[in-house]
Amino acid sequence: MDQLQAVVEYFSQFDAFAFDVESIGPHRGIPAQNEVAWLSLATHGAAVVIPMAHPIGNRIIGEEKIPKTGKDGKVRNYKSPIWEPPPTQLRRSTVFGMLAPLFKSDRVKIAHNEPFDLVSVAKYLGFMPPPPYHDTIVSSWLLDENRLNGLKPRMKEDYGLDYDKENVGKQVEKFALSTVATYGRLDAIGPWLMYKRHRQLLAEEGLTDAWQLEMDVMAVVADMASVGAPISAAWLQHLRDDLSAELEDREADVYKAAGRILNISSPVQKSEVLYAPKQAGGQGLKITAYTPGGEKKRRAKAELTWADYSTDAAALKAHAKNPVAAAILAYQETAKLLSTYVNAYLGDDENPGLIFDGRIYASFLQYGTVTGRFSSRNPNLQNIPIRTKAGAKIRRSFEAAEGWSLIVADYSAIELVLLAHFAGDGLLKQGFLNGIDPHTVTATGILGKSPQELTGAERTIYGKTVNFLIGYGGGAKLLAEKAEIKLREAEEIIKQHQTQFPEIYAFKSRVIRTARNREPVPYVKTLSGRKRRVPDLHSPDDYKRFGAERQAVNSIIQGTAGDLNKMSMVRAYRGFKQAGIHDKARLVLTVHDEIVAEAHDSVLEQAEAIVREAMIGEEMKALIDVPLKADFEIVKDWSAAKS
DNA sequence: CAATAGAGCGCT
DNA sequence: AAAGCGCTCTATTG
Repeated sequence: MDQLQAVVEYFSQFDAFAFDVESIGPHRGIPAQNEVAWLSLATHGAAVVIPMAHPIGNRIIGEEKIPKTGKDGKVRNYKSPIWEPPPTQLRRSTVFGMLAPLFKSDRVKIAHNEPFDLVSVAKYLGFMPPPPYHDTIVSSWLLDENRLNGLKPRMKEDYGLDYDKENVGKQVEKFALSTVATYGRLDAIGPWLMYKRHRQLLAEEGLTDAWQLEMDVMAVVADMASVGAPISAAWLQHLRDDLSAELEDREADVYKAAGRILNISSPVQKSEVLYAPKQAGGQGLKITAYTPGGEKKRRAKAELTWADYSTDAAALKAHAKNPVAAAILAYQETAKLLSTYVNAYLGDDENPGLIFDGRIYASFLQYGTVTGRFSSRNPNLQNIPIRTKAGAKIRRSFEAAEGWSLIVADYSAIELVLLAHFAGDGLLKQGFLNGIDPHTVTATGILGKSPQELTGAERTIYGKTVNFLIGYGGGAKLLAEKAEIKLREAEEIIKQHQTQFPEIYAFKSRVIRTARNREPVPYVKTLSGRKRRVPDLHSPDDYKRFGAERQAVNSIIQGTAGDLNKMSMVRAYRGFKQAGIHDKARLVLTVHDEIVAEAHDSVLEQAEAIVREAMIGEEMKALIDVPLKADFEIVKDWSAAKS
């Protein structure tokens, strides 16, 4: 207690401190649900570590054998050390009670992957520590998005300190108290050192605005991590029953059609069944595509095996009339949905699942991509199915609680809007200004028709597919494949596009030239000033250099869309707070150009207006030379939003 | 046994 | 000359 009091007094002298938690328990990776066993702190001239719930001491006092049943059903005995009991430790309530003033203050709170630590401690503090923040994984990523920005690799590369060869942090409860003490303390020292270095580097690199946006959005990320997203376990359980039965049927269909048993999840076995000659018991199908590895081998004229022939959905669709291929396709759809979205969420005998009292707590990583978009993991809520009927049923499990609704908002054609913004005057921008949708503009431009003359199919092929392709820098071959047209026709379409939309191609060349001339490494910049470094713009290898050119152009567009998304999240979050409805309206997830919020029905319309203002208010519109548009829907479940 | 690579597939 | 992700499964390697 005396030491803790001294720590509080010492740390109170300074305007910034770094902190880190070590967590334990069955949900250690979920900050809203974990148990904090250790807290470490670092500031000028001091670093301390505070154990609160470490289960073992320092000495091994014996050994026991633990029987475990392996996959093959055999029981094996594993040796396991018996540790002395841990010393008496301070209670969490005591520690966080005494540290509360530090966390409540306006000191800069520093951590590596900070939302995790913020949410972990907020449970015990009883409040979310307020800004200012400094997340060193985000500063490290802004300074170089192409390197490993985890704490361990950064400490090793920047400070020559390789301190966690045993992976202590992965399961601290299995390591001696003193081992974890040393480890945990370094986990606070690292971010403290990085903070001091990165503050200056961010300014020198011209990243001040991008940094401000990131720290603003971090408060939203922490809020989302502590609140989670609403999900119906009951509906998922219903889906589990349905899909499990269906999977058995579809599995039987495959065996029946193939005339044999196989592991349908094994690409090698699939390949043999599909492509082996009929005499050998296969289907004798023609090989239409190779796996990425197989394609490499083929070019190198190396010997091919069954594993080198593609059995992906596109390859199977090329043989849709074959009963085995058709049965496998059907099986795979069900298998994917069941394993990834239903079983993983609900859990089983071995794993506890991901749903807690009607909520699911994913991590949204603001540093998760090289372009500036978010990524999502554990679980990934950015790839929830929607395309197929069965997929939409999965999405339906994201359902607002009784008395609440979801506000689903997404920017329309945001990447094309931004392409028009950056490319400037021309048909695409003019189309947006005249309120004509971009796919129609592209299709009519290429075909020389009026919008009235354009058929739906023409709009899809000459508009949507072409626009998609242009955004990513694709060529005629791919267009022919995707639009299911002749290569010659695809080449003609692209030629027409170049004639009708020269400003797009001028923009691309300008971007590449500007980026290439930057030192020491080529980079492009987004609206917020975020950088995407593209070293391969100087590569002598054509394949790599052209790839880098596509990345450079796409990164401006995709990264700026990411900026707008992050800005609108901050504006919505602040809007809810300022309206005093933050406990009745909150953001729950984001999918690149989409925001999903939940709101209590008593404040629903107010909350929707705030989200609208956040995404397409005048301040947002003023940033872009083309009218920003977004769609807003109020629904009970996510599958009901159709935009 | 754990870690890793590769194939495949869900999303924008 | 198709941009950006994360998860599950199999098969292989350490």
